[in-house]
Parts: sequence; C-alpha cells; structure tokens
Amino acid sequence: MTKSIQPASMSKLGKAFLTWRRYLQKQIQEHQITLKQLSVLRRLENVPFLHPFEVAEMLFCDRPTATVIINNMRRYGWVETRKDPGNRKYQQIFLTESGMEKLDEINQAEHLQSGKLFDPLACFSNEEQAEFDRLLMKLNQHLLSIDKEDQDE
Amino acid sequence: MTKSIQPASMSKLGKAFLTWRRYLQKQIQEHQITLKQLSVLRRLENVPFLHPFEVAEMLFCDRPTATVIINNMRRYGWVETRKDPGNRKYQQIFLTESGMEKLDEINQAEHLQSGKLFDPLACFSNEEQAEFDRLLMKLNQHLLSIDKEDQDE
DNA sequence: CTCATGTCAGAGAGACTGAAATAT
DNA sequence: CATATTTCAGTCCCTCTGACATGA
Repeated sequence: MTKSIQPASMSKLGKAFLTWRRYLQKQIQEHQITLKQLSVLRRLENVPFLHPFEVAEMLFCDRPTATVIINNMRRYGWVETRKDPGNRKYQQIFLTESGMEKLDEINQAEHLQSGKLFDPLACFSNEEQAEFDRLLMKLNQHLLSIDKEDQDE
Repeated sequence: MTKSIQPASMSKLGKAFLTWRRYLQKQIQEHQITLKQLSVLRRLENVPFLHPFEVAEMLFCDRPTATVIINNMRRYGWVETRKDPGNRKYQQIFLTESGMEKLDEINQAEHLQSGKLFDPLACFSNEEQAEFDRLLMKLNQHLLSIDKEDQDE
C-alpha cells in the first residue's frame, strides 16, 4: 500500500496550479518578466504606491522574499522606493516611467489581449464555477487554522 | 478597473496550494528533506526502481529538473543509479540503505503519523469532497488542451 | 520596552535554456 | 537519418532562516 503525503485531491489541486502557472509564465516569458513581477506592476497601475508588506500580502510570500522581488524590479528600473514621509519606518514603492513602458508593452501584446488567453474555467458551467469558487473559499478559510495549530505546538 | 492576470478562482487555488505546501514542508523540515525528495523516496518503497523520466512525470516537472533533484538525492546518498541493462540509454534509480533509514526516520516521527497531520479537506462534507475532487479532475482534463493550443501557434 | 516593518546575508531548491552524448 | 532519454553548464527567481536596524 502506497503511503502518500497528502490526499489525492490536494495532489490534483497542485497539478492544476502548476500547469496553469507554467502556462501563464510561458505566455509572458518573451517579455522578460515573471508572474509575480507582473502582478506587482499591474497593481501599481491602480494605486499610487505600495508598501513592501503589502507586496508580501498580495504575492502571498513573506517579507524578506518580497524584498528580493522588489529589489529585482528596482534593478530593472521598473519601480523605485522612497521613505514614507508620514511614517519613516515605511517604504513606498512607485512605478517608474520605465515600468509603465514595460506594462504598455505587455498590455499591447497580441496574444495577451483579454479573450485571447486560455480560459482555465471554460470547462465549467456557471453553476460549477460558482461551486468551485465556493469550495476554494471554504478550503482557504479552513487552512487558516493551520497557523493556530502551529502555535499550539 | 484592475486588470488581473488570472480568474479569481485560480488565485484562490494558488493560495490554497501554497498554504498547504508550506505546511507540509514545515512538518518535514526538521528531517532535512524536501517534499519532492520525500515523494521520490516514498515511491521507491513500492517499486524496484525508477527511471528519471518517471521521476519527472510523478513530480510533474521537466527532465532536466528531475536530474537536478535526483542528483541532490544522490549527494545525500539516499539513492543510487545504474545503467538499465536492457536499454542502455535508461538509468535506473534505486533506494539505498541510507535512503531506507531516512524513510524509517520520517515514517516513525511522532507528528507525521497518519491522523496526526492537519486534514485540509476536513472542512468538507463527503459530498463536497467528492464534488471538489470531480471539479479538479475536470479542470486538469481541460488544462491538458493547453499543450495542444501551444502546438498550434 | 514592545511591536511591526524592512533589510541583509546566506543557503538551497527548483525551473529553464541550449547544448551535447547516447542509444533506439 | 530521426527520435527519445539523459545529462550538463549556466543562469535566474524564489524561498526560507536568522539576524539586525529602524521607528512608532
């Protein structure tokens, strides 16, 4: 009897995630940017600036990792940082001209236009999409209690 | 209007996956082993040997990546490789004594006993579990057509 | 003091490319 | 010849730990 580390459903979930992430990464690879970097750029289209801890939250990573990602983006000149004048322990991350150009380049790419990308959920009926989303929300809610369990140990 | 890279459900799926993987990794980190390495060891409990391309398939990664992972495991002495006598372009990957000891160590760890681990699906009723699994299978089936789409380009 | 925020160094895994060797 | 398997070198991103500095 094979001893598995995780329930079969979680393996399937992982497989779906990896397949999808690989596909997205491949679609943008010619633009020399990673998915996480693009996520940050896109977010910066809609807010004046981000704090590093907000980047960590949205990318669902820890703060040191966010620092690495931000530094990579600074190296490419897509963002720059300033001290928050109101609270000097914060950093503000701003989109640069170069970062906006990068975004334009990507947003105008033919195969990245909305409707051109593969739709992962196209296999679902509306009811199934809603149910899938509901189950994922429930799962994420449940997974939050992992942290509490950790503290008990 | 925020332009997102992916449907909201896929973000939720990614979040669930990362949370779960992080939890599992943390559970075994004291044993100085990664999840992929442990998956390979566990599989080798049940088959006489593996070919590298089989490792790539089960880990859902490409073959060069599988080579890296196998080499890391060889470095720790958990596996060793021999030429397949029947087909000399194949390698056979075998579990070593040291690898078996590593497995024993992990299998006997108190907090890794079955039933002790956090159950990610405990939030679901039996019906929901079945539905979740069914939807994930359907999604994975659908995602297979990504490759076909790629070839058309 | 405490707490949250941010950075840094270092290590390591993993992913990818391009090239090559090998065997079918 | 073409094809499939495997490895290798090299690069890069991400992740984590542990420590530390900063400022509220």
